[in-house]
Amino acid sequence: MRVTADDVAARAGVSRSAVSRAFTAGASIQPDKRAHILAVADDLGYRPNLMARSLTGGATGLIAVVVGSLSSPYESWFLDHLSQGIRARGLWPLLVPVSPGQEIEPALDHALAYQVDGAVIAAGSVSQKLAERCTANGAPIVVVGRVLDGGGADSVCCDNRAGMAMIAERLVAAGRRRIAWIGGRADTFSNVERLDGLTAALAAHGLALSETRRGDYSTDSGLVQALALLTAPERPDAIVCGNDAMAIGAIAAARRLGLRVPQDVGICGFDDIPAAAWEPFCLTTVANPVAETVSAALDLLTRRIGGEKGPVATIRLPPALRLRQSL
Amino acid sequence: MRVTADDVAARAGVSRSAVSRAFTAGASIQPDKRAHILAVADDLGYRPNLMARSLTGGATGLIAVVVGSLSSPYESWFLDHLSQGIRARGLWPLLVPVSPGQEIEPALDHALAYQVDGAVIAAGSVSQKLAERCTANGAPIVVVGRVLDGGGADSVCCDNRAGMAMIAERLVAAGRRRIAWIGGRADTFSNVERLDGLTAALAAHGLALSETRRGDYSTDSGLVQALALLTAPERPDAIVCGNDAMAIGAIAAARRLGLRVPQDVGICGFDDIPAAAWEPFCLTTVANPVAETVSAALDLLTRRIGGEKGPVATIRLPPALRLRQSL
DNA sequence: CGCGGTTTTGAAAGCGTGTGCAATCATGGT
DNA sequence: ACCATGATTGCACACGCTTTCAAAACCGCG
Repeated sequence: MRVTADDVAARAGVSRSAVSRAFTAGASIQPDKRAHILAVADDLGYRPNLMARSLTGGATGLIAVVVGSLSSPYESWFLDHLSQGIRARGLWPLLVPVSPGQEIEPALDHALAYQVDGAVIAAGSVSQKLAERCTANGAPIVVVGRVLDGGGADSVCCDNRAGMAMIAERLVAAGRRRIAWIGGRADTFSNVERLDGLTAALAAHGLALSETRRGDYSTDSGLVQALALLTAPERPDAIVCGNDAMAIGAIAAARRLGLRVPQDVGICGFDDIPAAAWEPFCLTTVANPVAETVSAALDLLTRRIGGEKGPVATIRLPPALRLRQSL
Repeated sequence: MRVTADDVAARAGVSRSAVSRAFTAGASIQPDKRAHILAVADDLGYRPNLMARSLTGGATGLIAVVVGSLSSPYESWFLDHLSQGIRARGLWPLLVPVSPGQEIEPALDHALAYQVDGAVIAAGSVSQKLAERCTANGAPIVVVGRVLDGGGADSVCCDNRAGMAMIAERLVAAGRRRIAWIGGRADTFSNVERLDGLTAALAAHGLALSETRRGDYSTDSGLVQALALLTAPERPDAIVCGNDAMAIGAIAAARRLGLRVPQDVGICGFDDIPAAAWEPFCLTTVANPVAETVSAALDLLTRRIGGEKGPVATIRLPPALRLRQSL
C-alpha cells in the first residue's frame, strides 16, 4: 500500500541503494540516473520515510518544545518566534504542552522516546537530574526564561533585575512614592527575580514596596488584584506588575474605578507583548528580547547537538525600557 | 551508548521479545517477569524507541498541526485547545507553522514523511488533490475553519452566516443605519462567508453595507481601516469586523477620535477571543465554539485513523451572540 | 590492448522494535 | 503416570532506510 524505496527501485530498474543515494545529497551516483530515479519517485509519490531514516542516521530533526498555556499572550508570542526559528534551521517542533499544574517530566520522557534531537524548555520546572537524563539520552536541552540552579543545562534568559532597575528609575523620576507590586506564582523563577530586582533597585533610592500581592500572570488576576489595591484606604500611586497581561488587567481595574492612568496611578508591566502597545493601554513596560532569546537558545542548542562539549552556558539578554503612557 | 531493548534483555536474563512484551499492554507474559523487566529497564533508563516501534506498528502517534501566525490571538487560543485535545487522546502534536504567504504543501509533505497518523489543518489553502494525497499516504486530514469545495476532506467549521445573521439582528434592533464592514484577506474562506452572510442578513431587513474595507485580521489593520472609515465625511454608525482582533483595533480608532462606543459608533467582531471580554473593550461579538470545534475535529480524525470509510463529513457548529457593550 | 586509478553500483549488514510461529512449560483431569 | 490444554517463551523475520564493502564499470594513457 505505502510506496517504499523498493517499489521505486523496481520501477526504475535499479537497486534500492541507488534510490537511497538519489535522495541523499552529495552521494555517489550518476547525475542522469539520479534524475531518472527522482522522476520515477515523484511519479509514484514516493518520499523517504523519515522514521526509518532516523533509525540509522541517528538524527530525527525533531526538537521538543515544552511550553505552558498557549492562550497566554506571552507564551504564544514566544512560541511563534520559536517555531519559526526552529523551522528556519531545518528542524521541526514537536509540541509538548504542559498545563500550569502538570509535571513536566513524564511529558518530556515521552518526547525523548521519539528520539528528539534536542529540547527547548520554556515552561515547568526542570531539575538538574532531568537535564542530565536528557543529555545522556542524546537530547541536549536549553532552558529559556530561567536559569537552573545546579547549572545542569544551558539557559538563556532576560536580565530581569536590570529590567526592574529601569522601571525603578522611572518610578523615582515620576515621583511615585507608594509603589505596589502584583506578582505571579511565588515559586516562578521570573517572579522571584523580578520582585527581588525591583525591591533592590527601589532600596537603592531609599524606597520600599508599599504592598505586594500575587496573581497568576493572567489578565483577570491582574484585574482582581489591582481592584483590591486601588480600593484600599491607602491607595498606591503606582502598580508594578510581574508581566504585561496582569498590567493590562490593572489598567482595566483603574478605569473601572474612574481613576486616570498615569495621573492617579501609574501602571507598568514586563515583556512588551504585542497587546501592550494597543491604544487603550499604551503600557509602559520592559521589552523582553524574544527574538534574540530564541536565536541565542537555538544557536546554543544546535551547537550542543553538533557535539560541542564544554561548560554550561548562561546567556543573559538585556531588556529595554518602553516608555509609553501608563507610567 | 543509547540503551536498547537488548541491553535490558541481557541485564534481566531474558530474551528481547520478553522486553518488548513487558512494554506492550496485554501481551502474554508472566506478571512477575514483567515487573522484573520493568524494574531493570527503569534502572537502566530504558524507554522503547518510538521511531523503531512505529516502523513495525504502523502508527506513530503524531498528528500534524498546520497553523498560521501564532501571535494572532485567535490562532493561539485555538492551538491551546487543540494541543490539549490531542494530548488528551494520547497523541502528540507535530507543529507545522506556515506564514501567511507560504505554501502549505511542501510543509505538509515533510510532515507526511514523518509518517504522521493524521493532520489537522487550520491555516493555508488545501486543494482537493492535496487532501487526497494525504489520505492515500495513510494520513487522514481534517480541515478546520473552512469547508473544502470539492469535499475532499472532513471539515468542521463555525456557521459563519448564522453568526452574521445574529449580528445583523442586533444592528437592526439597535437602529443602526450606516453599517460598514472591515474584512480580512479577500480570498479567505471565513472572510467570504462572513461578508456574504452579513450582506444577506442585512438585505433581509432592507439594508445594505454602506462601505467595505479590507484589513489583514490584525489589530493594527483594524485600527487603520477604522480610522479611514471614521474620518470620512459620512461616518458610519456601526462597524462590523471580520474578527475580534480588528474590532479591537477599531475600538482603539474610535477612542483616538474621541468617539463614544457604542453611542457614536457601534463596533462588533467575530470569534470571542479572550481579549474581547477585557474591560476596556467589552466587545459585542459572536462566539466561535472553539472547544466544540476541536473535539469534533479530533473525533472525526481519530475515527478516520481507525479506518472508518464513508463519505466526507462537514460539521457546522452554531455560534452564539455575546452581547457586551460595544454594540 | 592492458593497466592503474577513479567513480558507480548492488548485495548485505545493520538500526531498534513488534509479532507469527513453533517449541516449551505448567496445569489439571483421568 | 499420562495426555490434552493453554499460557509463556525465544527465534527469526519484517519494517524502510542508510551505509560499508567489494565487485564492476569506466577513464585516460602507455
